[in-house]
Amino acid sequence: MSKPPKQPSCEDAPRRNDGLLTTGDMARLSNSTLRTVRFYEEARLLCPRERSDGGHRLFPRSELLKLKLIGDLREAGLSLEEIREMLEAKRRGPCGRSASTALLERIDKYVACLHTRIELLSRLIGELESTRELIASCKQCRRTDLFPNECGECEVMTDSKRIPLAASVLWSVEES
Amino acid sequence: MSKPPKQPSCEDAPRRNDGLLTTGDMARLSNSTLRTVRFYEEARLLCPRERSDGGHRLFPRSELLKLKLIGDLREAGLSLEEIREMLEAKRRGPCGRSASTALLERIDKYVACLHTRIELLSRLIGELESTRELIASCKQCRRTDLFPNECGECEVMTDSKRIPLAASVLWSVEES
DNA sequence: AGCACCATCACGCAGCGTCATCGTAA
DNA sequence: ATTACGATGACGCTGCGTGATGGTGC
Repeated sequence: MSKPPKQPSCEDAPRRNDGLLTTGDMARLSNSTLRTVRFYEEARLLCPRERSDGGHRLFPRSELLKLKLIGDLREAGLSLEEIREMLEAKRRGPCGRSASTALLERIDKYVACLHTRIELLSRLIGELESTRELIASCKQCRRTDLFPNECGECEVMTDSKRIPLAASVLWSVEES
Repeated sequence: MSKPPKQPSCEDAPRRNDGLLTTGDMARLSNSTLRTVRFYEEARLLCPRERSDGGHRLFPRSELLKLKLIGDLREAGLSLEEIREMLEAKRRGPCGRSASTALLERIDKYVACLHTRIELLSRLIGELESTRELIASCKQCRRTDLFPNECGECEVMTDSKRIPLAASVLWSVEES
């Protein structure tokens, strides 16, 4: 949550002459960090094609795509374990048919989860917006007698048919 | 992600005769855990109205509502710190007007974040579903010559105009 | 007196952030 | 030789899960 607008990573490729990507390239082009790239390697999610003579990691292009996908899936709420299972689904199948079936099952499962999450987020947005509407009228509050603790008894609240959860928690403040 | 369908928590209130709720009541009625309730208290998000003679926490009803809201906001991706700020927004305002304004600002901010998240999730769903479509045809795969590593050269992939990121990472597997 | 419930440590885990120190790349 | 960049620890943080051990409620 609350991501500052970073956009220093342009889509083009600051690549070396051999076309391989350094850890820093991976981080910048995927909008992640050095630490994350190394952590994912340790977790066996990424794998550098080779190391330079000095020990620097060198990744092929395909690993950058993988890293981007991992980022998206993480933002969507999948754990690294769940992501790993998707990534490994193909090679665990003995043939195209079974591998495809296995992968499709996982995809379907997570698509369903994502839909559920969207529903939850939508509900929450609704809650917050109706709370917003209610409390907006308090910008002109004149009931200095009620303000901090008895707002629940103000007409603003009592006149409302349905008080959203967020409003009663964030504003009403009736301790009992 | 991947939540098993728990539904042992009925909406009614297994309440004591004094109407206060134990830690266990809080956990069950909010679909969380004892540990979480205690953790939130330690983090100054929840506060038991009192303790029994034996040291058991006793919460008022309002704390249960708060706990439920916290749960929703957590599932939506807010950090406890961000949640705390919302919860404290009201009492930090000297009067109704300023408190209202401050809270509305935060609400607007998070509503915007939630919209962003929904867009990301929607995009991902689109990616996964078009990947699904592509790979579905591999259920009848006969190219045993290509299968594990050269799927990228199969007609299934080469005939497709646009290959989604997820498909190229999860299926094509071209290492270079 | 019995049994479910609760409290208090204490350790563990995921998923990184953040130094500090030192070697590499061009 | 300079300057930016990368490698390798190691410790820290959030948000809890998971016991272990012992007291409480009824």
